[in-house]
Amino acid sequence: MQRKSLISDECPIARSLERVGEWWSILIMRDALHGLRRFDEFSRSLGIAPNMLTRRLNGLVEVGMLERRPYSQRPLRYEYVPTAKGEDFRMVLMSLVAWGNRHYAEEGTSVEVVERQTGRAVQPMMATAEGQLIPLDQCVVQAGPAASTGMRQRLESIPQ
Amino acid sequence: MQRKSLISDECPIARSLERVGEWWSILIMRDALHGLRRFDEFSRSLGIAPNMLTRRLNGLVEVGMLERRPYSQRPLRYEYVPTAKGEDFRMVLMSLVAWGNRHYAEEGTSVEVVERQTGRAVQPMMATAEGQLIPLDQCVVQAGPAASTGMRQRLESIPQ
DNA sequence: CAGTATCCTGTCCGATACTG
DNA sequence: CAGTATCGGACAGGATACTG
Repeated sequence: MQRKSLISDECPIARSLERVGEWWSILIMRDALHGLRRFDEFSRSLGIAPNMLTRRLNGLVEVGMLERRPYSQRPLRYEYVPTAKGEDFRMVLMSLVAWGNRHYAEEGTSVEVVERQTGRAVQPMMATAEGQLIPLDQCVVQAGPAASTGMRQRLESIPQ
Repeated sequence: MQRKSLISDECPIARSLERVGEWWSILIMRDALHGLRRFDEFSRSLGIAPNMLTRRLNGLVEVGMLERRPYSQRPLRYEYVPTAKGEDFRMVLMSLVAWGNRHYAEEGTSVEVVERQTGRAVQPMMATAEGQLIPLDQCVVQAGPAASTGMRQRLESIPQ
């Protein structure tokens, strides 16, 4: 992931992808958010080569998605737990699950996202802080105070 | 993306990533959903090498995210427009934007997602079909009717 | 303008072997 | 159990030149 193009600085999507853009990283986050903690747990769950697992785990720690926490001295052993930032990534994963469900349900396993207590189906939507739902097509990405002029023009030219 | 591991069949996230897991593909979808249509538009917006653009564009057409549509005969010219599946991917992108905003706002450009008419800030949340918001930590991924036993156990073991 | 054709590099990833 | 050390292959991605 050495794209380092101009857009990386400008676009929040590109910026995000730079950190978690790798396939395994996302899958590891999925498992971490499912409660997996230890090297061996990830290893078995994912069937990933150990060197890759080490690399991705370290990478996720570096970008602040996971925290490395000793759970045993002698021998020194670490477990990997999601940070607040990593925990917050759950929403992205949920969106991905929901999207995949809608479009790839036929093939193989079907899953659904539900409210734990009632079992009612839930799906990602946009909403205001007051809890009012806003249709997706009413939502636009807007340049914030710190946006550069270039980015501002980019955004304002969006028909959407 | 030749991972073809067992999980790919079982997990909706892995399945989704198999289609759109590449960096450029996601960025292209972002631009397509912003209204860009033509080769040249993508090319300029992304600064991507033309061969890569062709490759990714074809890939996205193949997996059904974009539709190739002739907009001129002689010479025969195509434009690329999001299919329903591609359009639906917008929610995932919005989640990614929102997440990136919350955690990478400080560096470089800051943007925000707002309701177009009122300018009120909006964010992705989980909700039922009736529009009732459900806190993320109350949401679980549940095996649907078609789920295999293995997957079912995986999911049920989630503490979450 | 909308690509195709080549060539090249980096690195993601897999497989396997080894260690305290 | 939790990694480290190597090796090799596939391919994403970059750069550049060329075409109807």
